[in-house]
Amino acid sequence: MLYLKKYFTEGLIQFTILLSLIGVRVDVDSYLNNQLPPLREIILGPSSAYTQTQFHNLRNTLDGYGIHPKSVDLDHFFTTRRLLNQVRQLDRLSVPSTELSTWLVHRDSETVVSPSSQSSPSITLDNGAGLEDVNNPDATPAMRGGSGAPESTYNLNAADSSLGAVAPEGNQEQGSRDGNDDLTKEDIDLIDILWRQDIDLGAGREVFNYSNRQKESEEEQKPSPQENKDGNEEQESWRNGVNLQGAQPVDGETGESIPEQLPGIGSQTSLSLQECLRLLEATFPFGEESEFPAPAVNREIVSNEAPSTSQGLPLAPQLPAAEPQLDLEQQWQDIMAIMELQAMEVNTSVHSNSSSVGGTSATTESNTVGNFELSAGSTPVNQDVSLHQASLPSCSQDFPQIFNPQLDSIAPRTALPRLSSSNSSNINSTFGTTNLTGIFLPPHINSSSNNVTSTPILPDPFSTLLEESMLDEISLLDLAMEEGFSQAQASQLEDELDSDSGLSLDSSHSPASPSSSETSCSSAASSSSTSATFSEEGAVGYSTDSEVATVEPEEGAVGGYQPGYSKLCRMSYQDPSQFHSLPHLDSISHNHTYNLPLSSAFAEHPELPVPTGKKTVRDKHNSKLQTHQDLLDKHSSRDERRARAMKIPFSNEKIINLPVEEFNELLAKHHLSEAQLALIRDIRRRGKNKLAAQNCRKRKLDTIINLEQGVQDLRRDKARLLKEKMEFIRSIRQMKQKVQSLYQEVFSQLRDEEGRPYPPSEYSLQYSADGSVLIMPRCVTSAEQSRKPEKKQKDKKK
DNA sequence: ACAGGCTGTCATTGA
DNA sequence: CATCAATGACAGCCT
Repeated sequence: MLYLKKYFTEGLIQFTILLSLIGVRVDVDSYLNNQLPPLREIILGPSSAYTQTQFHNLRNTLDGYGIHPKSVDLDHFFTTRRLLNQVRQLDRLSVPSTELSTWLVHRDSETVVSPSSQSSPSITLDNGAGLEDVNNPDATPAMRGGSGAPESTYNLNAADSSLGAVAPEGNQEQGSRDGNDDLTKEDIDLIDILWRQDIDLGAGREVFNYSNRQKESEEEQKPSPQENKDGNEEQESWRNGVNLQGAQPVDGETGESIPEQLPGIGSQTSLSLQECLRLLEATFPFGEESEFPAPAVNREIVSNEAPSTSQGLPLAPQLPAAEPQLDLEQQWQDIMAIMELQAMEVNTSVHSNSSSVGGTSATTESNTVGNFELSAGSTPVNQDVSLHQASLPSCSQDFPQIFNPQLDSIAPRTALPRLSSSNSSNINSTFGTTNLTGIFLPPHINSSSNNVTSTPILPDPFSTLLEESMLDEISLLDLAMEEGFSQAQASQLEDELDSDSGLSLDSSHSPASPSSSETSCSSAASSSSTSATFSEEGAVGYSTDSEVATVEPEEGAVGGYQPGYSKLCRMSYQDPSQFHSLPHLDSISHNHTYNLPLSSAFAEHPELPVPTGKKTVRDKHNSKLQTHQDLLDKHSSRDERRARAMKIPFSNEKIINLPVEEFNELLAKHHLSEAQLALIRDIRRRGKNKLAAQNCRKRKLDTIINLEQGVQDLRRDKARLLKEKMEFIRSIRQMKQKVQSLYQEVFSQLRDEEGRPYPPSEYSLQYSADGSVLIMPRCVTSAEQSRKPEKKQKDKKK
């Protein structure tokens, strides 16, 4: 249950974030404040640098056990732990749109408002402010706080100043940028190359310096704006990262003139951490929480609030902000490498991003996105979609097939509205207007309702796809949760399954086998071995009787059903509670004269202590025999006690597990009273029924487990099929584009009798059943389509 | 105090 | 008919 709860909680958080991304407003903070540590804790995780180390918790965990708080290895431990968590998170499904939106912010702010704010992750926090500062110079932190999350608490003078520093250049560069919306692929490539050369030559420091940039934006609007346009985010990111990794007064490196802008070293460092956090967050999916907490983290760091200790939340995204600078540098290099690749990818694959998307729908999309972001997270600035290319690699780890195709296919068109759309209807609306039909047919043609070839092909594939993918995302999330659970319990489940295979329902063949785990767990029985004569057919290993626990382990190889996961251990360990739970022991006359083999050891030691039932703490210095006698008495089942009371001359195990013939012989051998016989038969019946019940429950559990496995398999199949579907749809879309281009080519070459081209608004090409292509007037009715054009235009077949 | 899970037991059924 | 496994239902106990 603990595992379940843990993973369920984790899953809840994921699901909540997912919901918020979809558009459902979820007040995560208020929720988490009650049960979970603050979001900043989720983001930061326990870090030695910025949070109060929870040594007690660490020691309680397996990872941190044994590390002294003052140990020199503590940082190493944290680093190791963080890396380990990251590795563990690799197999956990993360919500890719999380870092998407964060990253998008910068991009769109670039396109819409200011390239600088977009570009620098360090200012993304501010960039919310930066945007507003640009658009609304009167914007104050309070206003910013009103815009979204708890930003009212965000009192970052440094960030504000840096913001202010950035915002103007954002204006300037925006102006320069507006004229360059139409970037060709070559331009972007050139920009990228130049940008990387700048970085390699170290020229970025001067180039990106505020004054220089100002001049640059003013003077040379040709190459540098372009450069800034596409590579600006990377540049700024890079600069911030450099600043970050160093956390030194390398303002020239950052180009943001931080020393003047930032009032204090502490703030500078914190800002660097902000930048790093944001960048890493945007690039790597540190768990699903990354979107919300980022501002909170930054705020927390900057405001120098004493970091509250996390309250036991298992989520430990382990943001790299607090890690050693070497790690930061390393990670930053990784980030830059990834971003370069992404930039290349943007330049090559998504050739229409910077031009069409950025230019066409900047304002409206930003509005939509802004609304969405308000609901989704605290950062009020999320915008461009082209950026999510940048985060694809990280996403691809988890959703390689499902999301990439979709995003790729969506991005060039109306990606942003879709991503930011908060409900399915919105999705439908966006897709309905721009779906494959729109791709396939030019707008004027598409407007015609009686076009046979265009509309009916794929009614609304993207909407359904998106919805399905959403659902699938949820299901995958669920699957991830389940997988996480199964991971945590894998060994136990395996053990259980093994025990299942090893479980022999034939009592005569599966002797008494306490499972080895039970035996190992049993701390009570150590020396006094029960009668070896009955061990081979001894009681069910599952029995709580202490004598069972003392059976030789080698016989327990074929362990019986293990109830629960740690039930046996519990039952073995919690002797005192067992004592309490058996108050009726007092009434049992402990006559050890009977020949019960299991109690033969006691018969030799008549000095039996009267069971008090109050013994909560067993004195380990007492004689083992006495202890075991107590245990045997107190762990005996009712039937065993009854048997002892009735002086049954053989063990209950024998009674229960002997075959019928031997059992009858055994009864015949002894002269037993009717009461004794009745008791023996009851014992046998109950014992067998007990085994049967255990087996029955075991089967039930196995059935459930198998069903769960089947569900998981089906989900995987579904994910695979969805991936294939995406690929098919993508190929279909490409084919349709080809067809459309051919259509237009053919149509443009058509001439009427007088050599004039057919106006596309009045004519359209139709495919006849025999493969011929007809040109038909659009206004004709369908009936006319069938006759008139055929006669008239059949010669136009080409 | 309450809920939920686990376990043992009984009754029943079908082989 | 006796035996036994399987299973639903219930109660008691524990966490």
